[in-house]
Amino acid sequence: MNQRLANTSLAQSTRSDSIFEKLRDAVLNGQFAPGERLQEVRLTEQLGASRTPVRAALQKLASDGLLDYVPNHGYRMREFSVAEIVYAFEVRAVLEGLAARLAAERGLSAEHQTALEQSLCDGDRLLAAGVLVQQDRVLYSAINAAFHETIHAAAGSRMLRDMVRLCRQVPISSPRIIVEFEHRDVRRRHDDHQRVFEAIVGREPWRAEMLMRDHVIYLKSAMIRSLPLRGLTRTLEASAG
Amino acid sequence: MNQRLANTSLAQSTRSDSIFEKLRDAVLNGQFAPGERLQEVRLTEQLGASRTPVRAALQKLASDGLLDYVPNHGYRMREFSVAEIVYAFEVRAVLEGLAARLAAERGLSAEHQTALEQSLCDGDRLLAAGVLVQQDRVLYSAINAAFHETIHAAAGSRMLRDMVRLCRQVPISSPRIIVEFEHRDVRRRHDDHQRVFEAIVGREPWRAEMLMRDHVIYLKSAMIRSLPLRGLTRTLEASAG
DNA sequence: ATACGCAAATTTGTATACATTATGGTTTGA
DNA sequence: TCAAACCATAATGTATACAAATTTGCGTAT
Repeated sequence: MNQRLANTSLAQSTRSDSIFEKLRDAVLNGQFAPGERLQEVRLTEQLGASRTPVRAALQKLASDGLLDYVPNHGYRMREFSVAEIVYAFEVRAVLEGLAARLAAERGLSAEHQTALEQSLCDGDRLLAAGVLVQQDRVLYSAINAAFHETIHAAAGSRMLRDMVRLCRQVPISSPRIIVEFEHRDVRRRHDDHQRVFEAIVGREPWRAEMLMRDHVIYLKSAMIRSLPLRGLTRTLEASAG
Repeated sequence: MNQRLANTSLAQSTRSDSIFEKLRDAVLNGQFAPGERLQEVRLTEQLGASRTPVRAALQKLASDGLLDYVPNHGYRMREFSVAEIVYAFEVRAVLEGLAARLAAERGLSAEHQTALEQSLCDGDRLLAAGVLVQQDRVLYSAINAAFHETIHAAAGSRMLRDMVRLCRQVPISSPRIIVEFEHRDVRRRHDDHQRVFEAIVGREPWRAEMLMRDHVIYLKSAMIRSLPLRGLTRTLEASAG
């Protein structure tokens, strides 16, 4: 799960890592059909490396739940049913709810509080204009990711952080447009963030948990609403929220 | 996370697998000090295999969160603070609570209901005698594991099942005696199971979630109570519950 | 004495050859 | 015609040699 230590050290990257990232992007962008075999030699040719780092990357992807593995049979692209995608949101809801509760129980460090306030401030600025352009999407994604990740960090549990990460990289049935991006939708999510922040700062663990759970469940329903129209596969990593 | 498909197929085991299990047992039994390096060549000599399967096993252990990995620096035994162990129970509580809720929402299949009833029945029989001998511990462990795992299966989410598995193999600071095993403690846990079962069968999702969460939190406090006395490191896999 | 830098030794990363297992098509028998 | 066994092919599993990086220790200079 954790794979690399979030270490301070330099730890220069290896070939396995870059192959892993390339393969993960390919998987999340739907370049492999569900059930399709990922054969080592083929990938070796496509990616320009020997079998060793390719095998390592495949193993990591299987550990992340993106591929199925059977000994002596190799790796296959995993199928993600709609139900499993919905369940991923349910799992994420209870995990992020727990993170918010723990953050409220422990209290925020000065750095974490500043980071959260910054995220909220950035969101305010983005929404102030009254309209959102396509370009704002990636910007809000970053703001949103910063907000959530700060809370995960403030919760102080590595296991929790890693598990949320796993939830967030489940491929969802949807191409470019993950969730609605109308002004009122982003407004709603931003308000959710505001309330969660208030509950954490106010040291109200139960309220923080409940609000964060409800926030993620709202994202789930937004995802479901945007489902029937689209078909491809993409990740929601740093997109929904 | 998932690693192997819970496949029906035969899929005969490989050397990587047996090395992995040996290493995991060693790790969970505290044969490596926190922070200790696990060097490939040393393990190669001890385990009687080449570096390739040893590396694969180490990578899996890191994915399971038991080892730390830094590229070009290798693997180290991870440190588990008391806080992290406690958090693992908190994570497990919300996850198993979710599993119980989903099971209640979906309803139990005939097989799952029968399996749960069997577990409860077995527990009744074990408690009927009025006293528990040391030998009953492993028996109750099996009964308990069956009960919980059936609910995970009934929840129908592979991600959820895999994450609970990760929670349950966190090493906890405690050797043989994981949690209290007095008659009244087992009685309490058995009653919890009974109530969770009733809530699921009665299709009361919220109640099932709440009861299961509270059940696991009770296990957490039992673990904490039994902490100061002991020092070694062992897994709670299939032990607490 | 301490700090710096270089070089040897150790360790991890990668490529590749070989072993083992699965797969697919063909043949052979009923 | 069908089915089962068999062989050829191709895939995965393992061992090992080599490359690159890190670590260690020594030597030197300040």
